[in-house]
Amino acid sequence: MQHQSTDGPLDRAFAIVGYVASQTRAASVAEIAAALSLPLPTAHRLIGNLEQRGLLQKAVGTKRYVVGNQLVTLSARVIGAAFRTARRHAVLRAVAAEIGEQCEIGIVRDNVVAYVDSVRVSQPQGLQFNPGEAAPLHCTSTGKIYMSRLPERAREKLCGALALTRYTETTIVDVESLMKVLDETRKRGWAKTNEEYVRGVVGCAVPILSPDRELIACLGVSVPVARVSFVELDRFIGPLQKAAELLSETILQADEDGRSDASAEA
Amino acid sequence: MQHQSTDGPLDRAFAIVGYVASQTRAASVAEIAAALSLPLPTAHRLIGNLEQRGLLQKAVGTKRYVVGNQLVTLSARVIGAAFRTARRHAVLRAVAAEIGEQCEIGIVRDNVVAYVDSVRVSQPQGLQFNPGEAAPLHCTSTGKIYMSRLPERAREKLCGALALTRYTETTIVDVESLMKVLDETRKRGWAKTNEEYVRGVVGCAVPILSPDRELIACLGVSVPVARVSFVELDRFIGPLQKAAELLSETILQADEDGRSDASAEA
DNA sequence: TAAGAAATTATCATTTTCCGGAATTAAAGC
DNA sequence: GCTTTAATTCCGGAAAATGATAATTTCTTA
Repeated sequence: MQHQSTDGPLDRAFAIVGYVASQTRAASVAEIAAALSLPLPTAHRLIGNLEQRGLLQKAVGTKRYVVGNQLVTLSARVIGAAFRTARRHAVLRAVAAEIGEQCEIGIVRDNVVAYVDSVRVSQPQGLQFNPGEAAPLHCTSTGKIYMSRLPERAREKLCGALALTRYTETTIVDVESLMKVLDETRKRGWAKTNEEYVRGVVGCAVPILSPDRELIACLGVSVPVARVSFVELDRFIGPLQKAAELLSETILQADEDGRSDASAEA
Repeated sequence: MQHQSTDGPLDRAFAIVGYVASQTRAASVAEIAAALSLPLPTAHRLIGNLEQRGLLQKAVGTKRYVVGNQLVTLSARVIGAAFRTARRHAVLRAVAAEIGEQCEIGIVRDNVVAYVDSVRVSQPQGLQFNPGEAAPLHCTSTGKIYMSRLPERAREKLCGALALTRYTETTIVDVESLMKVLDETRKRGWAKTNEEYVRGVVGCAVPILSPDRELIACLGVSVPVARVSFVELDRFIGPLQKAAELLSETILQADEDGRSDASAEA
């Protein structure tokens, strides 16, 4: 059953990590202990273990905990691996074929967009985001979606902190314009990019959401403006959204993927 | 990926998960066991545990393993939660870009310098302080700053207690010299290191202070002496101090970030 | 500044889990 | 169909995690 009161140490470790990851602010040991009904000394010991391994770390200057670097690195890999599985890759390939352009899945990590999977269709034109490559936030559709979904204050602060490097004439380099674009993006639910990173290449992206509406990754298209104009990009949004929904479903109930082994959630 | 086979069960669990996540294709038990040098029966048991918890699962119709749903869910949360450190990282990235060299944020814990975040610019030259690594106090700029700000008696005692290991010809290994350097450091407000830990690498650091002038962490640069000489380091101090001030603001307001609810459902 | 409250660390007998060689079973090769 | 090899399960000794209690430190508050 659901009570993890006396499960193994491993369950507790993951429960703690999960709790910290699900909080919007850094969590104190006491909070964690209370939330998971752990004895205080035990909580200290367990959290200490996790801290030593870099899975949790103290928020700088405080005693509260946030997710650690090791954990973030691992998580990025996991997300990448998850999207590379056959079924999900097939979805990606299908939408790429339907659209007829290069599609890619990207996540945000360390304030850059990292591409975890991509499918290119025949012509090696346009922008090739190969898995593992990274691009800045302010001039990619995925980056815009990510930023647009942050709480307002965090968004403002982040925009101020980012180095808004100019790559082309249309790169957005001032905070005000960027904030405005992000506002639109949030309302609209998807993002476009108009030759802001590479001249001659436009693109758009839609979010891939978890069951509880958290942003997991983005699904996007990059295409030479010679082939598809900035305004014409809109016609890709529909298919992309459909595919994104499919992808989030496979993330949700991949039970069909694996086998349905009784222990699933009973 | 290092695999210390005789660490705790938790390390093994994470090593396995990490291995699976880093593979392009589903991994068999034997592969995993071989890669992490685990006894075969042990690998089976551990992987079985992970499978029960939904952290790993068998790829459709095979006995090979891929990342499980629980793990993907957790990872998505972790990536989302990482925005808490996003601003800090963005500031760090910006100063690294300005300076053009590897920058890192370090704190002192248990009498060693632990690096909590770092940004490297392009070439993997110079010294890589990867988050999670630790270095001695007496031969790092961050360590010097920390010691220099201790009350005099505590400082003396600590210097006496430290094992002043010699790493290079210029490592400071006698207490008297060290005390003198610390004195200078305190007056000056920042620290330099002249190939004292790793030959061919020099560096400098400035303190990140709380509003009440308490030391929270240090912001530093590491650079190959071939590129920047020991004396030339001084030109980094200005930009570093500016960034440190920004960081101390950023870090302090960390709590308010998460304030606006996570479930912002638009 | 001092008294009090809360948080953190230390100790330790008990319980639980882990470990991996040996044995068993399934799969592959001939 | 039989042999060889790989995958899987068993199980008792070894190692650890556990959490009550208590001591210590740190933070609040008067």
